[in-house]
Amino acid sequence: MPQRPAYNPEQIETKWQKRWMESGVFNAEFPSDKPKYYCLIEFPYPSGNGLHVGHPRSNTALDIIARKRRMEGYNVLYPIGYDAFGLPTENFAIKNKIHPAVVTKKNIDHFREQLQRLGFSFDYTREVNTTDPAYYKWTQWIFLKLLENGLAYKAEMPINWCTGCKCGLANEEVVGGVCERCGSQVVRRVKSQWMLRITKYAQKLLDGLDHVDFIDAVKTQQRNWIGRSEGAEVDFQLAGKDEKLRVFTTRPDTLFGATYMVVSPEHPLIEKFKNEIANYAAIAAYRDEAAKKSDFERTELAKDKTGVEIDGIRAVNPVNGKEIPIWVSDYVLMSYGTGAIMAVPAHDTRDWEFATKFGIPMVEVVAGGDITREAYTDIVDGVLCNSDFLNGLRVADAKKKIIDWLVEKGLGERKINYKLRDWVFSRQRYWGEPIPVVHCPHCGTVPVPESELPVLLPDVENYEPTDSGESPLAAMTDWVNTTCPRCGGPAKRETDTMPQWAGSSWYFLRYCDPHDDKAFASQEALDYFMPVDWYNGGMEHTTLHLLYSRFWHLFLHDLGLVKAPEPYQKRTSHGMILGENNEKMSKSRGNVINPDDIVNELGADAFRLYEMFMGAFDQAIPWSTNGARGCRRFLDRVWRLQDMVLPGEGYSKALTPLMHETIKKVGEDYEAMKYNTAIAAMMSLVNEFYAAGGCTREELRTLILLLSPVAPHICEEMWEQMGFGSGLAREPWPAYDEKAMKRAEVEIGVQVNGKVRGRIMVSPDLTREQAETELPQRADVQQIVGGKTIAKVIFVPGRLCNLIVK
RNA sequence: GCGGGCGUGGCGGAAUGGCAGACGCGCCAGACUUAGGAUCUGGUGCCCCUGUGGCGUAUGGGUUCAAGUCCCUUCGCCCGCACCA
Repeated sequence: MPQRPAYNPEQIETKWQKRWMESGVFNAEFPSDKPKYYCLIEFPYPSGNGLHVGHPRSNTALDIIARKRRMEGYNVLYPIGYDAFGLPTENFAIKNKIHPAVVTKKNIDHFREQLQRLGFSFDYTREVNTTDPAYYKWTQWIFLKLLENGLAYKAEMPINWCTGCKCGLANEEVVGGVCERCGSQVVRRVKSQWMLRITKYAQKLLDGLDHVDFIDAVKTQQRNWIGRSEGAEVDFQLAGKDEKLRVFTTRPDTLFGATYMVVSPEHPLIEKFKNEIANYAAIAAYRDEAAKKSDFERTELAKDKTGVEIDGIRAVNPVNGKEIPIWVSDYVLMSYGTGAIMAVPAHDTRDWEFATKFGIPMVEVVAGGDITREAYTDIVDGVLCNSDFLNGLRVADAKKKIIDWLVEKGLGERKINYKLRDWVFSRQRYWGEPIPVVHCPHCGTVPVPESELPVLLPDVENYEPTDSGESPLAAMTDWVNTTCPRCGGPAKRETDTMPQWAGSSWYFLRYCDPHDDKAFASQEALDYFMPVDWYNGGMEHTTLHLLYSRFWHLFLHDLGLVKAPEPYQKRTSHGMILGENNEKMSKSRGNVINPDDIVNELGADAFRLYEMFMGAFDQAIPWSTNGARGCRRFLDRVWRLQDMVLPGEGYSKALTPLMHETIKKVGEDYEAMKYNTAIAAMMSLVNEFYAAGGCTREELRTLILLLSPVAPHICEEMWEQMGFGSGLAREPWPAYDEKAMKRAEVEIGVQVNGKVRGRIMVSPDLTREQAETELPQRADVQQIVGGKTIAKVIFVPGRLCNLIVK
């Protein structure tokens, strides 16, 4: 017999990658009569560090699904692209004086090469790149649609301002209140910015979650992020003035307990009554201090509450006419509700702490707690007291009654509030999509006509943000000075660019028809491929990217441009891969694993196999190169089975039940993303083959099919060498037969009073009734019980029996 | 702080309320071998008085014939927090 060469992944993998690429076997067909299946992974940001071992985790997981679906007869769309605008590339460009486009191209080429070495079944003919003008033309086009529909507007918003660099900073560049680069103090500075009215879609974003198959953690986090709360807006008259202060409250039932009010330091009331506020200087100083803190720091419950009472203005509680003080404190945010609250210290934890610190009186209006010790916030059991016409009512009923009363008296209205805030869409940066509008002194803000899209990002000398806080584009006078599309007079281009989120908010639509130059994608392609059937990505994208892209899709749906309201039918998440020391992988920690090194040592198949085997898919797992070597050993064992083929047709008698069980388990586990147990089942099967001295041809054939989605190269090669056919990409997925899984006897555990005392063999068909009468009679059972009287038998078919004895 | 999640051998992990530790790593022993950091076979939660023994799933309590799994408590770790992606 000629000696078969040892398993050589390098050779095999190159061979099959080339063959797949040349045959285009993984390219999605369009048009097609087949049912479609759209698998999507979050497209990577092509960082200069190259591929991270985290990318292949998600990619392999959905590659398994994509490959399995092809074997099941679907026309699969599994695309790849690059989300290439963004800060790191821009900063690299600034530092090294290289154009970001050049850096981006280099990084993408490197990423593509690394991805191709891993044998993912991507359709590379549909690759997208958010920085390609042919792509961002449509990002700009969607922005214009948002603008046209009143969903884009300009507003004064605070940005992080570095007092040293004299430029705006991303939150990430602010570390502990100072600039990451120069260490100078960072303050909040107000600037006019483009905003997207995502809040208008808050309810739709909430409702849509009821109709999609997202893992619960994602749904819950999205719901909490949107943060719907029902309550009321109530007007408090300012004492002796013709002016009202409006607050939002979720607890209007506690209105009788409102003993003071709090406005946020930025509240317009302060400037308006500047001259009547005796301690204006102190309040202004407090406001300046607050400007140094983030909302996050300001609302921390654990921190010591700070605040200043406004001396000179008081409010009147509308329900009882009592005059109450107004305070300024940074725990009230201008961005939520009305920027002012009524404080009910007896029944709100933050108000309680504040009132306790400053000695403000409390009035208990919901009985049931001890307000001398802590705020009583129970809204289920509480009953109203000290509240005139609300006394004796339960909280829910009181809420309803007081709102009706307020509405009737014209003092307030029912109101639903969302924590969700509008999306700050401007960046004062170079490396992003130019916002396609022109500012004309006569016509105001004028959109660039569609025919002039894309507004190309011009080359500039210097990518650094300017001293004025403007984008580097502002220095490009040739580009900035233009003519107004409406009146033809001199005008200036918008110099802010879009955030990186823009390009990633619709890329899954472009994949459907990536080369279209008449539309972001053709109607036919969208109708056929959308929605995405299965989208996998990181948990860290749950609240921003996932919400932003759903928002854009819902909007395009409202315009009638996409059929379904929701873009993603199913969403799952993968866990992070940590370094071998169980810490997050990072250059500074020196624990980074480079996928290339692993592929060089063990091969792409072993690498893929290990990434799927290392642990539960949705959990964070530390890397272990030894673990990966174990996966390589498994593939070596599988390879050697080619020379261990036993005679016989079909499955051998002894292994028939196990073969069918394994087919069932592997298929079901892949679908449930329980890749680790699917692989464990195949390992067990191979162990059985070795124990039997080999396997039949048919048994090996089935194993290859089951393993092929995870380790496609070795499986293709074995498929060919064994003469099973030419290429297994569209070979039917193996079937199983429940009846064939049946065994003559099964072992069950025997418990005595709940403790395991032994094991016995029983028929798999033994019923509960039979067990109750027959089992106590058996000699082996009696021996386990040891002569005691059996009072009760609890039998769980196929599992165990529990004997209760006296 | 708020929101989401996690906690099981030396390590990664497995387990529809039903025999805890599948599978892999590591380690130990044996076989084969000129050789072994290759391969194959076996063993491997902890403890002891070595048994049909005891104890074991972060902590303390509860529900149940039965709890890693369900409920409550405490502790610890991870992710997100709106200009990183």
